[in-house]
Amino acid sequence: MLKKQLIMERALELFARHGFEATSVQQITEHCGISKGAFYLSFKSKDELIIALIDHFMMQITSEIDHIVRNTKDDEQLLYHFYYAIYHSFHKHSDFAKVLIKEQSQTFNKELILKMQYYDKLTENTILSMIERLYGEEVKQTKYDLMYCIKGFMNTYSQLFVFYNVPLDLKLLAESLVEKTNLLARHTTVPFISQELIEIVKQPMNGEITKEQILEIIRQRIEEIEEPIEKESLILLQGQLLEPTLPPVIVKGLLENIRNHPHCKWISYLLRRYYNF
Amino acid sequence: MLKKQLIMERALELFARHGFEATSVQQITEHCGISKGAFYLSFKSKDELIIALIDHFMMQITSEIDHIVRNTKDDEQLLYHFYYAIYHSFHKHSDFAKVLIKEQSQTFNKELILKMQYYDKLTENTILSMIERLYGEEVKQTKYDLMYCIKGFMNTYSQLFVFYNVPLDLKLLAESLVEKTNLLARHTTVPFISQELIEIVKQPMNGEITKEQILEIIRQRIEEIEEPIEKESLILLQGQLLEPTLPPVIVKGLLENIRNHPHCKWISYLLRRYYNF
DNA sequence: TATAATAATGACTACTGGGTCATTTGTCAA
DNA sequence: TTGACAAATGACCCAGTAGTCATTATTATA
Repeated sequence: MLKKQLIMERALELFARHGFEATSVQQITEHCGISKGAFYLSFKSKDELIIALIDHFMMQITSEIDHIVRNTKDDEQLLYHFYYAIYHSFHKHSDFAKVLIKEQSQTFNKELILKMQYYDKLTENTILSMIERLYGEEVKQTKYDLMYCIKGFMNTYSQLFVFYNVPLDLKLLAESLVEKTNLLARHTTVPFISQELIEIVKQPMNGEITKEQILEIIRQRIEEIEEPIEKESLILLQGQLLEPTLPPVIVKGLLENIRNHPHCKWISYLLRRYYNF
Repeated sequence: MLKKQLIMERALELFARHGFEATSVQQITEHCGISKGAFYLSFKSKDELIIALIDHFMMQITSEIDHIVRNTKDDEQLLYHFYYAIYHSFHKHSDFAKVLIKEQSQTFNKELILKMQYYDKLTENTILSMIERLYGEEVKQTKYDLMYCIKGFMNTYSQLFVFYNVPLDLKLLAESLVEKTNLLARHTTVPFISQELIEIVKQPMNGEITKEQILEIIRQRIEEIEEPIEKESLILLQGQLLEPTLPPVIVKGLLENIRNHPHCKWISYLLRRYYNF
């Protein structure tokens, strides 16, 4: 399990620098100081590696953002926290962001494209729920358009730190985008992206995650996590999924226990959705 | 010369579908119905092909946009024409747009990256001049930020037709973005992209195009163009560059002569800049 | 210590892709 | 018809790739 992490870390560095296709397994193993065979003990293929990377980071980032949006009580602060969290994530995982932008919907395999669409959809939902909460009826006609603009701001401005190593003032950036978003939300009268267009565009979202899939992920995490509180909480949550006995408030508490562990954020996000918290 | 065009057209189709790296020279030649050797008679390498493609289309698009901005007299209409022209271009050359978005700053060679930065810079200049003309002093503090937003709108919304074959209402799209741009221009008070940041970010713009380079391009065009008016105009302009004898007004007329020929737009753009028209 | 089980190695295979070049085909003036 | 030149071909070369597997090293167990 440690070997797997080493490979992921070192490979990400190379992918960020040279791109996925242009990095050979040979180079990765050299960069890790292991043999080629050892690589294939951890990953069935090079593709499995990139999928693992994307899952790893997208889970973290997506659930992080969603958590911020759900837990910021002060509407006045919500947008600010949202933008700040996003750029903070991108900054923290700038190598990953580089890969993501470089490889953007690249040719690579079908599974990955679906995966990216899936995460994209999740982000869209989070943004939409934020918009509805902040502006309500006011943006009924323009909310999809607004969501698109917000995604646009995210992409456009993130290129700045991805490609130039300039120290950026994230607070100012967030503040600036809050103002822009508010302007667009309050005064836009000619939306381009309509509900209808969204319907046409969106692929049949490849199914919600099932209980079985959640259980599978929990099982994996239980094995790799050592911290006793998180581990025990996971075991209880596992039991709860198999046979519900605990009251919601306790489940919520258990989720709170694991929320901050870097390897549990995704599980906690999935369970929050599952239980509709 | 015809063979070259055939290859470019057919290759673009494949690149748009599968991406540049994933398309082999073999596949290209099969798709063209020619031999592998024949390919290398037209292009020294696969890289030379993609460079030719990018040059071909970026020249057209860049100069088209610049021309629109320079020649729309009615300020009220300027932004609309600008957005419309852009999306019209993207729509017309949607295969190229696909390649561009897919391959976005991809790993491929240094030369290409510089090339893209160059075209990007040109577009930025066009946008800036438009902003200054429309809003003047009003946006002194926010113009770079605004320029960045406009570029963001261009990118974000263009993904729509690139990835989904939905028939889009370009007029509505342009109208919608005009409103957004005006909103941001008139009410933004917290810019993020400052003059200073731009200075830091921009690489030393790899030199203006020299007179010799312009002459070289003219020479090429003279050979491949058959239409008498355009051809003769080019020859006169060539002479003028070597030894200036004609008054500006005539030069301007000659530029007008070639402006609409698809293979002359770039030349006309370069000369307009050269003579500061 | 001896034995079983597991982890790690790197030479090897099978294959692909960019690019070359001796050879063939086509063209046209003498 | 001939010979000279250009255009076009595709078998071939070679570098580099993902992935395999017999062998060796390491660790855990009895």
